[in-house]
Amino acid sequence: MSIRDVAEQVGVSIATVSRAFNAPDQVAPETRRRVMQAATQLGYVPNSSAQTLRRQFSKVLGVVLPTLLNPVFAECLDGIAQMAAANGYSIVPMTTDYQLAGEEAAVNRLLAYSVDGMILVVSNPQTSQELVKLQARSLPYVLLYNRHADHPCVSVDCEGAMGQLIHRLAGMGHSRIAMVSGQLAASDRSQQRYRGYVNGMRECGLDAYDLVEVPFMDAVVSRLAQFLGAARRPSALVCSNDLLAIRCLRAAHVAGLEVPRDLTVVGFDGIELGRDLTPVLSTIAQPNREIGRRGVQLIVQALGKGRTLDPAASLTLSHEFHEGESCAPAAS
Amino acid sequence: MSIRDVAEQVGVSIATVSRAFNAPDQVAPETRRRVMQAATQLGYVPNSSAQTLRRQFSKVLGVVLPTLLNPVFAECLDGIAQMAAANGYSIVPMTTDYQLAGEEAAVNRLLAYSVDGMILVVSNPQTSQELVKLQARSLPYVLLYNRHADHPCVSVDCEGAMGQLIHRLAGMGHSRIAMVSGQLAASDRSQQRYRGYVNGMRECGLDAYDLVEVPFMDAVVSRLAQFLGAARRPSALVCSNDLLAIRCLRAAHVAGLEVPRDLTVVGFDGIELGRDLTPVLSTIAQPNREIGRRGVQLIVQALGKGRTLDPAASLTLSHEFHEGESCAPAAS
DNA sequence: TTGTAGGCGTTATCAG
DNA sequence: CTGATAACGCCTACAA
Repeated sequence: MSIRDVAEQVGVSIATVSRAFNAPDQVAPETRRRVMQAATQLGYVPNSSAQTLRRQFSKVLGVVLPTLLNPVFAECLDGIAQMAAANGYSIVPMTTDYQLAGEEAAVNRLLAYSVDGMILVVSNPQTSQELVKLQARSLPYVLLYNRHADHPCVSVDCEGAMGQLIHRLAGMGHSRIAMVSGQLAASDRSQQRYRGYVNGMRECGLDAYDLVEVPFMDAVVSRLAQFLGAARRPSALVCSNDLLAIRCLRAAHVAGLEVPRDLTVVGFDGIELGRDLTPVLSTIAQPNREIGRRGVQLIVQALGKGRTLDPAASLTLSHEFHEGESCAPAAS
Repeated sequence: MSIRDVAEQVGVSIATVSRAFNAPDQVAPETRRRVMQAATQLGYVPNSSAQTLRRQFSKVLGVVLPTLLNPVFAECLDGIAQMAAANGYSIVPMTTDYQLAGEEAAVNRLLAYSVDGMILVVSNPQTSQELVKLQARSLPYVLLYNRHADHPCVSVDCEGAMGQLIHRLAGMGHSRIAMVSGQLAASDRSQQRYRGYVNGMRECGLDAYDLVEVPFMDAVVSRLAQFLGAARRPSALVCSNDLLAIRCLRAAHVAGLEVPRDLTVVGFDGIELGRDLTPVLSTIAQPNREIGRRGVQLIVQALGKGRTLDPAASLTLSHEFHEGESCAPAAS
């Protein structure tokens, strides 16, 4: 059922039907009524492929995320969806599973869909070919969580945040502080957080541990429990994300340690679930929904001006340390 | 950059460019090479709006889910994405936030996108107007998690599962077993699980508690802690989902109870995170990814046959009780 | 207020 | 093996 069917049913031209939808005030009230009724009755919905083809925009924003299995991104997407809806945009989320090939596939597909703009979390803004592709087409885009001087980004200063955290822990008497992360190569955030850790440790005059890199989430608990059982085990663990921190909590238990008495654990992200765990997860909380919202806002603004987004429009939102219960002064 | 630009660049007709993409063997190897090179160079990607308009299918499946903040659905979506990709389909997920209005909006938008089929989790299959709409258009669809004789569904027998659970708990000496759920009206699954609870209690000769309905996730811990502090508190809590069960764990702690010594807590869903909590969450695990995969499989089959899906094609997958650590015999 | 018609980017048919 | 062209559903000048 296309616009034709509605037109025939009402006995009017297709132009009138189109107008009834797009410029209701240009059509006689009675005609409009009959058109709308027929449309409802037939279950007519304007075909957006045709619309997109004819207009030269789609009112759709593409969203590229690593995964939705990490609540950080699910929360962020929630914010994106909210703000997009509020501005009359639809979103099409795609997932890359932290793979470069996934990023390329997602971007290409979204380009084919003629999205009006794109919001993405990439692995490495510096080397991403996809971003070049977007620039070449002058398609407005914004990065979330990523930070890079050459691209418009919405993020928090995670390097600084991690540095502050080290200072705080040092202030609580911790000196044996280790850092746990996922695959470092898969995320510039982890790299920045690690830099923050290294710098923080240096500033505090402490010896940094080698990074504990746990590429696969399923083996992480046993791997960590083993680490925690070793000699000169750390008294505090900082994690590059909350999901990892939760596994550290478990690993500590498996290793016979009690948190926070025997081990302090701090995460990064501020996922909502962390607040309802026991112990409540200490974490550096990012405003995940707000990051999503602001990203959309920037894109919508750019779209309004018919412009692409300037890297100078980048936003650094503020993070917040959530004290939680997984964090305590070092035993003296 | 459209097919025209590529054609001009190569000095060939648009038909040839089209064929280079869709029927490579019908075009001379050398021509094909030049077309492909020009396409890459120009960054040409076939416009899928135009494709969808011309072909009468999109190779896209619409997915309608309540939320992605609950990992059950994120995991399920992961399965959907996998299987869809394996069959050459893209997916467009939309979220309803458990609202009927959201279901309508999502379905309408997906119809406008001319998706080839739809996979959905609805609030109430019995009364859903959206499903009627899909039937009227003979658009293949399948429900996930929902169970209803008149619709093709992929689900587990959650009523039965909950009944079995009650028997198991009763066998462990529990007699004061209460059930906690979210807003009952928002989900037929919860209703079925509650039925299973009521029946199970009756079969075991136990008095069912009034359902503890906690509509808003944020108030749930204090609400529950209060409940757990009351006289004749239950010795076991069964929850209509894992997210709720995790909050119950917290509420127990807040109320000064130790799980499982003072209180047994069992969830429903089997989200992956539950396995890494302390205590490990006991739960009735559903094969979430598999549910997603099988749903796609059914749709793809139907699409292959050019048919709509028969309710008789419904699948009941098996659930599995995960013992966990949040579960223990009743104190004697 | 309403109708006519061209064209958005593709694919597929039909000739050559 | 390649080219010309109609049609997919819609919107929007331009006419009436």
